[in-house]
Parts: sequence; structure tokens; C-alpha cells
Amino acid sequence: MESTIKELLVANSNELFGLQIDANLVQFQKTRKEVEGDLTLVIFPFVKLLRCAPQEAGEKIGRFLVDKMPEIERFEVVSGFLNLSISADFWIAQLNAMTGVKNYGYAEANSKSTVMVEYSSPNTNKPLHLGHLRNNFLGYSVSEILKANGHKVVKTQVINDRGIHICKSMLAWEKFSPLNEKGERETPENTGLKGDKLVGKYYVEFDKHFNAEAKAIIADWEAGKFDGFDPEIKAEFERLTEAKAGKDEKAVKGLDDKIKDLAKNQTSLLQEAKDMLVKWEARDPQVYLLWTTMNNWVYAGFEVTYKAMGVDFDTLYYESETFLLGKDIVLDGLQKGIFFRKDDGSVWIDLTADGLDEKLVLRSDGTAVYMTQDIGTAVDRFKDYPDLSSIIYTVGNEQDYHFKVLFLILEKMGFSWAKHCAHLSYGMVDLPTGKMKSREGTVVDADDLMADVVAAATEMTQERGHLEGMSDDEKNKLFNLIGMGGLKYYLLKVDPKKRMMFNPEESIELNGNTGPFIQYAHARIKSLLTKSGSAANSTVSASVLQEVEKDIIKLLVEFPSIIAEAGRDQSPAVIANFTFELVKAYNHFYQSVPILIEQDENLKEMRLVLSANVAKVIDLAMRLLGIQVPERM
RNA sequence: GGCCCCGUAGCUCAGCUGGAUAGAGCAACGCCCUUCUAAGGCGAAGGUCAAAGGUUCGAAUCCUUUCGGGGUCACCA
Repeated sequence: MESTIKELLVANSNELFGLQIDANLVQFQKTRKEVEGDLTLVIFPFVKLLRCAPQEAGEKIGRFLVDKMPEIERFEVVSGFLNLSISADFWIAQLNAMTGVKNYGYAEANSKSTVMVEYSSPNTNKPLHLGHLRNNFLGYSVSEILKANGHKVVKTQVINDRGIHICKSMLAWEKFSPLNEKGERETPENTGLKGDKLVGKYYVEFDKHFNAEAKAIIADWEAGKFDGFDPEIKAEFERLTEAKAGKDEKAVKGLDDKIKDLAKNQTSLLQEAKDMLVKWEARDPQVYLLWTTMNNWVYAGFEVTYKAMGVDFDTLYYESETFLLGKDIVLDGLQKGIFFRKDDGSVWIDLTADGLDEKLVLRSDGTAVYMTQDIGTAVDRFKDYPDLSSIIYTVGNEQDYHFKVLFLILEKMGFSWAKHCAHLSYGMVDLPTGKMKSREGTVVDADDLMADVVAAATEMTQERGHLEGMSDDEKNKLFNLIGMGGLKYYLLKVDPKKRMMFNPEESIELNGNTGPFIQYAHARIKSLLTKSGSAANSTVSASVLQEVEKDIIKLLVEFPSIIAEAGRDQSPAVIANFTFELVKAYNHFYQSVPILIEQDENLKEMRLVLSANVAKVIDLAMRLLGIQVPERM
């Protein structure tokens, strides 16, 4: 409709305006609900051209459109806005056009380029937490949205299975795990703990002993005992201590932190962990066996969590397998003069001409850093998928700078695909008590949270749900679907780019702008359709439409462009907000218009078809968020 | 300190490629179940869109400055 009007005005612009106009002068907006009309054309851009009052210009364009387009029945000009009233026939035709279209609003599958979406990518030394939930739900949803836009999508993650942090957990487990009566250290099997939780426990254990050792060292230093320490360390400690005199609280804390770092570097524990990393890189069989064993515990644990989240991956990349590749590419770039080597042997790239800094890409000892590995992985992926057009990295916004640098390096290295890669940067999740901090124990564990929301959903659904005749299995599926639907919706309804507040009480709410509110509307429609006995897929007719009915059709007609918008912005929030609007409009209709008890069979069928299309769009929309909708609840 | 992001109702958020009187949900108040699932609907209340300048016929939206909050500036990831 909008494009038809636009073409018509452009084609006839000489006649109407006396000169050729640009298509983007034709601007539409939704008609305000206080005034009559279905579509509004903004008149201001034409006022200058016509050299007349807005009222007059509007009248002229309005008369022209009514004359040319039979669907436009009336028009009204109000303070510079041309409000067009479109016939009921037109809206009914729109409704009929979507009836029975199974994937209404989705583009043809695999009709567009192949895109890889990376998400999750946790460290293997800690269990997943609330932040990972936002990441996973977001990555999964954006993948689904891109698919609905016709892209072929490869979902992936890179597993950070290498590095000093893994060695810390391994070392702590070897040193501090108690032995049971059989002489075994703790395992997921003999403790019943999830693998990721067990490994996480030893990472914390390492930290505890590490800090204690550092503290003891500082106490010695403060007592003047420096036996066995390098004189340089002693000098540095004394320098830092003296610098504290007369400084304010904040500065003192900064200096204390530096002293602590100094002491930490002197601990035997850190030295042991470093030795272990060296052994790992040398493929020491014993260390490798331990590494493999503990990583497999973590993977098994993560698998359970991913299953509960309802996310999946098409392919995985392991840092331990790709970090060497990055090194080769960097050395190649060094040959080509893209990078430069400093005297100590470290390799850098100079990005000052692009307004950034110098960035390290290889350590002086030749080992890889994060950036090295990311370069290698990206190149590797484009080799693995020759038809790949871009990679989207779902990573928190604290890494904005990192990705800016990464893409720039890849571009400088001549990879033409680099400019198509994107960082899907999302904001931090805050708690009412403030930031999540692992040191302060305020981290919300992903497994616990999911269990909590499902438990809450179970309780509330048993209280008010319509569960008659459901098996226990069906009931449990329903409780899970409601709990997880609520959690996903809560995390996805906010613009991903923005930092958000996670309120545990609100996340299990059932009323208002929530997942269960939307699920409930779907269940209600399904119940209605079942009772009607109609397939609700016939071609319908109606000479008049009530406002509430027309409002719903207008929203349904918008759905395809909403999917496009969500894809362009990479924002599930666009889908969530649209669905909420649709459900609100439908509930209003449901409450004010008789459906099953309508006497006029034509009208009744039309309302059923309308309802069925709403249920379909709710389902299609929620699927894009990874949320299931129930037939009953 | 340099760079980046944010500031809209008591709270949580929409709206931001400039367009009519800035919208929802929650909380609080008043209604509506002998019509289909009340996990629902209706009504009323709630705002100097952080502040000040500027551009424009028109600014929450664009530009500048200030204030407030956050992130980032590692041979960590």
C-alpha cells in the first residue's frame, strides 16, 4: 500500500507538483488513534514545492489518491497530516493472503548469504552465569532471526580450553582435592557434582590458597623478612610502601593492589601453574591426560546447561586447536610489513594512524595472546566455509575495543570479508544489589536460576492453570516451557545494546509485558479454535470491520517488515515488543467482541480466521526468541 | 586523563533514518467473570525526555558544551 502510493505520487509528480520529486519526500507514519484513518502521509515536505498552506496541499494530494486508488475511501487533512481511510475489503484481502501461509513473514530459506554467529564461548574454568544466559539467548535468537530473513546460519562457539586459567584448576584439584576411602580424588561421579561446578570449585580453591600465600608473603615483607627474594623485589616493595604516605584512600588502595600483584607473582602456586602450562604446551602426557579429563567434565556439565537453555551449535572451535594458526598468520603478516617486531621480540601492529593504539599480537616469548587466536580462528572459519559472507560475534560490550581492533587488523591483512564481520555487542546485566562480582559471591548461577524460574512457574501454574487430563510428563513440559519462556522473554525484550537490570522477582512475573502473558494469549486462542470445530483457514469476507479487528490485521500485516527490522538491527527486542503489541490488541478484541457466540456465521468465521492468524504469528515470533508456546495453560 | 556507551513517569523499559497532544508494563487507586481460559480487560493518575545552547517550518530524536552513571585503555581473556 505504502509503496503503491509512493510510486503513484512519484510517477505523477509533474502533474501534481509541477516538477519531479524524490521518492524519499513521501513519508508515512501510523495514524494516531484519536483521528480517523489507517495511514498517514506527512504533508510538510510538499508544502514548499506547492507554495501553499499545508491544508491545501493535503487536500490536493488526498483528492488525487482517492481518485486513483479504489482502496482509499476517504481522507482528512489535520494540521499538516493527510490521514487516509482504507476500505475493509483491502484489510480482509490482506488477512486472506496470510491465512494458511505456514511460515508467514519468513523469507525463503537459504535465499541469502551464509552467516556465522558465534555466541556463548565461555571459559572452561567456571560454570555459566546470568551474563551467559543473556549471551546465549541473544546469540540463538539472532541466529533464528537471520534464518527467518533468508540467511543460511552456522551457529558456533569457540571454547577457551587453553591457558593459565585451566592450569590453575588442574593444579588445585591435584593439590587440594580430598581422597575418598578408595583413595580417589573428587570426580563428578563420586561426588554427584556437575562437571563444570566441580572444576569451578577448584578454580575458587586455587584462588583462596593463592591469596593466602600472597598475604603471608606481604606479612613477611612488612616484618622486614626478604630471605630468598630478589633485591629488586625488595626495592619495589619499599618504593610502593613509601609512596603510600600522605596519599588519599583511593591512591593507597591502588598501591596496595600493586603490592599484592607483586606478592602474587612470588607465590609458589603461580609458579607451579606456569610450569604446568609449559608442560601442557610440550604435550607432557600426564598433564595432557589431566587436562583432557577435567575439560571433559566441564563439557559434560555445559551440555546439561545448554540443553536446559534450549540452545545448540552447528560446529565448535577449540582454542587449543586454533591458537597455533594465528601465530603463523601473524608471522606471515610480519613478513609483509603489516606488523613490526620490537627489540624484546614481541610483535605489534601500529594503529595510531586509525586513531587507535599500538596493539600486541605476539608475546616476546613467542606465545599467542587473545588477539592472535581470534585472527587465526576467523581465517580458519572462512576456510572451513567457503560460502561464508560474515561472522557475527556475540560478545559483551566491554570488548568493543578488542573487536574494533580485530576487524581493522583483518582488513589491513587484506581479507575482503573483514568489513562484513560484526560485533553483536550487548550490555552488562546488573542486579538490584549492583554488579555481579564473583569475588563477592553475587554471581547468579545459570543452572540455579533456570531451576528457580521453572519452580516458580510450576507453583503458579498448579495454582491457576488448566491442567485437567494432562499427564505428569505433559505438565512438567508445560512448567518448563512457562518458566523458561518467562526468563528468555525477560532477557530478550530489552535492546541488546543496552545495559539492563535483572530483577529476580520480575523475571518470574506472569502479568504485563512477560513471556507467560504472551503464551497465555496463544493458549486461549487455541482453546477457542478447538471449541469452534472450525479449521479457521477459509477465505473470509466482511463488509465492515470494527476498529479492534482492523488494528489486529494492521499489526499482522506489519510482521514481515518487523522480521526484516529485527534482522537489520540484530535485535530480538524488536520481535518481543511487536508481539506484546499484537497480544495487547488481541486481548482487547477478545474481551470486547463475541467470537464463538456470534450469531452471524460469516462474522464468526472471520473472527476465528483472524484469531488463528494471531496464534500463528505469536508462535512464529516466539520461535525467533527460542520460546515455545503451549496449546493449553 | 584519552577513547566508547548511557541518562525518558516512583521502578523497569519502548519511542531515536527529525513530524500531530512523548507511550507501555510494574507499583498504587476505581471498575468488569450466568460470553468463548480473569496468567485477561476497561478507567483515572503519574513527565522541565539530565541541564544549557545551536541547526530546523518542526528536536526526546541531529550538533556543541556541562553534569551524572558505566565500560575500556594488560606480554589477561
